[in-house]
Amino acid sequence: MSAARRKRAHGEESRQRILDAAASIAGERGYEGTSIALVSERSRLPASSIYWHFDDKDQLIAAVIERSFHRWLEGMRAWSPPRPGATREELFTTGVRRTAKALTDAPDFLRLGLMLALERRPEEATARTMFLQVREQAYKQIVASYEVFFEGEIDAKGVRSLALLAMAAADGLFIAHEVDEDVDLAGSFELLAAAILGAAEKLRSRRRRSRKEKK
Amino acid sequence: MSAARRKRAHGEESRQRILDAAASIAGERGYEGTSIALVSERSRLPASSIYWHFDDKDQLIAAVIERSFHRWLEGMRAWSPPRPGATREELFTTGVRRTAKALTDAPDFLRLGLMLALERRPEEATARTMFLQVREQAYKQIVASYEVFFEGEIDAKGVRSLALLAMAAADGLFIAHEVDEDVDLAGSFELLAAAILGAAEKLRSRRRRSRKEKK
DNA sequence: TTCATTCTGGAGTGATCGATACATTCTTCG
DNA sequence: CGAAGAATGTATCGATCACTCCAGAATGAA
Repeated sequence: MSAARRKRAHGEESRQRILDAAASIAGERGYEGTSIALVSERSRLPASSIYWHFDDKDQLIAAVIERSFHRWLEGMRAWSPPRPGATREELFTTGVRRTAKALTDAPDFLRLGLMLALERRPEEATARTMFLQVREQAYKQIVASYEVFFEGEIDAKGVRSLALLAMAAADGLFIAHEVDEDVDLAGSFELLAAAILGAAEKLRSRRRRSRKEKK
Repeated sequence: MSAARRKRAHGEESRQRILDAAASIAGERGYEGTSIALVSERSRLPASSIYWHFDDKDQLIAAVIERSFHRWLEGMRAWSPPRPGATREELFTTGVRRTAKALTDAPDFLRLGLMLALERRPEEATARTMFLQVREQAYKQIVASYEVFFEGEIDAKGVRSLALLAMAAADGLFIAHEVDEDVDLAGSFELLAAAILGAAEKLRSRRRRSRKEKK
């Protein structure tokens, strides 16, 4: 009874159809612009089906965010192992490049998420909170990889600053690409890698200085 | 008749009240979330007055963007002259710092603008177009100042890449600050300045290399 | 077949949306 | 004053909003 409960009717398929429709519409028009009538039309399912699968509009959008993020994470994890003879800089650049690809492969996720993040409606939407949590996870992941990469050279606070700057720049480059498709995203991320390493160099030298002063 | 046409009734004052209300609401809730009824309530003017001053909702938001941008530009132009003994890096950092201040002084402008920029509704809203034009202006201004700063060291294409990266990173840091007020915006922009200079260094060395190759 | 459960179809709720019509008040100028 | 235009107040339009009700089709278990 519970084991064979999987493929009952069109349940799961319909749910996905609704999420697909909601994701594409929300990516185009934002939270308020995503009307149930539109989602119903594009998914070719009546409004009652939408409300059978989801409690309300808020939770529908939250579900969209959650699914998009998991897909994005999968894309991130499917990374090729680093080349054996790679230099430090190449290793770093590869990481940045992977992030760039993951972003462009799932643009709806970040586009909708950033739109939600920028909104400041009094009644904090669940969808927004969901995105912020998910974003926090991504941030921690960057911090963790930076901690390994700059181990013993930059302190924890500096690493967090670098990670924040990297994530912010990635967001901004993504937006620039969304606004103008002619923007060379790959090249920009390449330059971003150099920029981050440049900032890291400054943090390194600052640390060296402060150590000398301690002596 | 035309000279004394200034303070006719409450005309101009009402127009500004409407723009104030629309700006704050649109900054909170985005384009679709900005309802005439809300603007009417917060400006304490009836809907008919709003439609007397503006053709429709689209043009109202466009007017909000335009006014915000002009205020932002004023804040940017009011810069103190550079210190006499400033080094190259200090000069550059001062410029970046000024940009940061201008952003935090007029947050509604960029917040609403980025929300509009991320939207992709089929019927391209006038307000969005207005922001993109205004943003193009800002971009050209950055390019112009970078051209002076990196004169003879980095070619035109490299300068444009740098400017794009700088603007994108500024957008991203702004968003990070909007999402989490604890983010140290000033410090982040300081680090951004170092990052940009680091990226510039890479572009410089690349140019040197290609020049050698030409020989 | 019978029964329970899952899911859909379609009509319909009151509230709110952007926008308008039009009378009325306010301000300035002759 | 009185005419003309600027601006507001009231009241309302049809469309669309998020959401609900409920009958019944589809499906799996017994």
